Amino acid sequence: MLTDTGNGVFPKNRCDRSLYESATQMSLLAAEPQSSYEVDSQQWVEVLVDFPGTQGLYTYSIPADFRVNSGDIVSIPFGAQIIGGIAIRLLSAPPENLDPQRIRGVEDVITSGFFQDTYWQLLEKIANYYSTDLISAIRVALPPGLLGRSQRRVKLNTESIPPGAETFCSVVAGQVLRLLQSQKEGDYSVNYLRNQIKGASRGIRELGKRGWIENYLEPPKRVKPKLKTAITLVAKSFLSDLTKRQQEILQVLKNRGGELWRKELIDLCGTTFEMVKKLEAKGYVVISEREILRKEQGVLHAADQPKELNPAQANALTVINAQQDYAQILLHGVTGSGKTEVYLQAIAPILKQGKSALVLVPEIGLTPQLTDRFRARFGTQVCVYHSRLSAGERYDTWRQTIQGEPQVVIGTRSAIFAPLPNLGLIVLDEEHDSSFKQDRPTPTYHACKVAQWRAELENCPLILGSATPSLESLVASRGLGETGEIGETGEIEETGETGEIEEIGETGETGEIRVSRSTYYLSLPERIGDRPLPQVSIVDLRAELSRGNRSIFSLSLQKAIAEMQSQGQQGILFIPRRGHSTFVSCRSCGYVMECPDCDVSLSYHYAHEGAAKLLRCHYCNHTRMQPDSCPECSSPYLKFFGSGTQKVTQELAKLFPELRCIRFDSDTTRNKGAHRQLIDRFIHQEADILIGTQMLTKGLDIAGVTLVGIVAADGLLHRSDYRAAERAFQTLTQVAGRAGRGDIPGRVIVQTYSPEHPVIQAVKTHDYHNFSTTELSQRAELNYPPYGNLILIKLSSIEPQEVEKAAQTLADRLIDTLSAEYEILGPAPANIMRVARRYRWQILLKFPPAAKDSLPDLNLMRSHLPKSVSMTIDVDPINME
DNA sequence: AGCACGCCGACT
DNA sequence: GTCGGCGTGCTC
Repeated sequence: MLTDTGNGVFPKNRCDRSLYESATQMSLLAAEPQSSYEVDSQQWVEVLVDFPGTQGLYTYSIPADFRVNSGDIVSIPFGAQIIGGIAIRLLSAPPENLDPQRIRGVEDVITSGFFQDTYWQLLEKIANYYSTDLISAIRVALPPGLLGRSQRRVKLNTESIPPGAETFCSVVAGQVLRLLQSQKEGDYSVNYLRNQIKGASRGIRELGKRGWIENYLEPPKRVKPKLKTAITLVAKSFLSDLTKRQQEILQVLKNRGGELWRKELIDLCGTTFEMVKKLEAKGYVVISEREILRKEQGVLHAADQPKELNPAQANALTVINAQQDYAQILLHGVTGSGKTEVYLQAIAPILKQGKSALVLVPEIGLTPQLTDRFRARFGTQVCVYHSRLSAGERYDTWRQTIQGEPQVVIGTRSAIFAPLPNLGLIVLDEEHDSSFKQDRPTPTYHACKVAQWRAELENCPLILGSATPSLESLVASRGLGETGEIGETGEIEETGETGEIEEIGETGETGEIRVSRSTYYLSLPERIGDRPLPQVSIVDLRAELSRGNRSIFSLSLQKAIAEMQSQGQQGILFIPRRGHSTFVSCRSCGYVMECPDCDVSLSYHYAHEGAAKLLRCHYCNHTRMQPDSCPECSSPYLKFFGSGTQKVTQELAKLFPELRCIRFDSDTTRNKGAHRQLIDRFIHQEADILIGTQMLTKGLDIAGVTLVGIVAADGLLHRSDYRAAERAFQTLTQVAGRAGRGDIPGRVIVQTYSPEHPVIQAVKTHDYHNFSTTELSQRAELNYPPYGNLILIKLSSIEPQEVEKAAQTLADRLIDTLSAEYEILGPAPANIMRVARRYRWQILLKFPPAAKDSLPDLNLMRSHLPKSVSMTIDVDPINME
């Protein structure tokens, strides 16, 4: 834990006594009887060093004459130079494994209170929960290059240089000398000299030895933001206490969106700053200093006014606005129900209170419409943060968020770390989306979980918004019984009050988890403007096959496309996945090969040409041969599923040569801005149909779309993953929700080999409630999340036998160490066993939520693995590959 | 990044 | 025998 240094209480311990004694001895020797007997117990500080080649925590001592607090930016000696670092935590004793002689002192405090304490608490929580070290947590949170580095400089010692000095020294030294003499102060950075002269280092060393130059370090630059004055309109109406001239100025300001730079306003109106000051005195404008940063400037939008809310939206807003403290609010609104408008109106009062809001979205590139709406409403108070920003933009945006100004930060997963000092609200839009989970470098955090912690630490409300809430969030906001039964859908339900004790998780022998929290479930069951949800029809592809239609488009889909075309409307075709098939299904009866021990479908493993066709369970490593015919109906038409966007586009062109298509997948949208460009073309009716993958599910709001076709839903239904059904329902519902957002009602055609599948049925009837209830009871039965926790341990190595052996050893060890409440599944080879020339195995741990705290540090297991095998721990995995 | 320490080829 | 090349490794 971080130590609170703000209370001024410094408990003494044994270590301090020895310090105290040596301090007394020193003072006796120095004959300074007045020296203080109080010894600060926290004389050491762990500093985060982020240096090319090294990132880590280093311990420094704190000189007596100043204070260091956690979160300060300090300058410290590191090797031969002075660098910037962040004080992470104070220590009352130096680490035992470190020779005290080696500890150096902090040089200076550069910026005090740069980070809030809660920020570090959050990072520690993440490191702890996701089984990583603090440095890894810090690394995901802070933009690279945040910390300054000192520059080594040299200066001529003019007096000690003899006449004709150059003749005494080497050629390079002479060159350096001459270059320095050309500068009026005789002063350059070593870097500059090195860039100018080849081998300058040697010359500099030589000159130093002769005493002709002096080496010194320029400390890291203090953060000195460039400031610019902004004039902001704050009055709603112009009263009669204004002169005609003053009214004109205010009108100009209003027309320009309510805010202009001082110079812009003065130039535009031909007025003086005195006049502006007068307006400030009258309370019409506010003059503020703003830091100039290279931030992404969006297109300027016409100011947009709050829209009228329907009763459900208004109810939701009332509940949200009533929250002063931490609260978790699940906003469950069907597609097109106007969640964004609720967010906008919830944020407005937050900004008025001088606080900031954080809005997280799955992928910023896919939702230009959302950022546009925020910009239109809040203007320059909106800033966008995501990983596609250049390093400079990213750094500046990050720095901007640390200023106290009220603002709205919209960003992807990593924006949850925006260091807003005065956070009033966090919104996670499309909360169910799996891109909120990081699975590549550790910590494998989920932005939703981090957002919860952050909201708790900052004591502000958190809104989770979705048309298809994740089962975790549903359960968290509504509570759950043993069977996973949840209450009837109501407009507003409050499931807890602040401070109230509520039961979460399974009750019974395993013990209860009691959490005190305030949670709300808010529902927006209607689309805005009383628009109906699209009508969903299911097409049985088995029947198509027996009818002799071998095309990937059923007759009804073909008919619907033709109708759409003739009426000049637009459509979307959704193909679940590019690439290889992952499951095997019978084309005649729809039977899907499943694992007998786990409730998941078997994966088809492609080894190499001519190898035996194997089906394997991803979870428990159950393996069987691919049968020649369907075990259910003996049909020989067992098929590997998977059909790409290209194939569909080609087929479509054959059937409808006149139709203008846009392919929208990760191949065609790789370039920066490609998403927006393609969507813009579609919005401007430059194409009739958009053919794409998962990307189409994310927040696309195009009024002209009346038809949505799902070419093959099966690719989503039978993934070898316990979440397959949940994800399939979410994806299909989201895609279906793209239809009928304008005045013309929409229709959806879902093609599938499994029309009776519960997911398909739920999508057809828009029945989230029933679906989630059934799905939850299945999860409960098998102890899958949200009823059980998962940790995925991934091992990989170049050597196939090494990993396999290591995985087995590790599993044996886990069996010995862990108590019986932890289920150990595997080891099993990863679904795609060899990736980037590495062989991958994994072990899955499954355990009741209550056991998370007693889980031993899995990182200790690393010491039992050979060096060639690397291990990563994915806590709460979502992507099981 | 810098500066050590360290182990192989051209010189006083 | 020493000076100096720049190849790895550490910096509290």
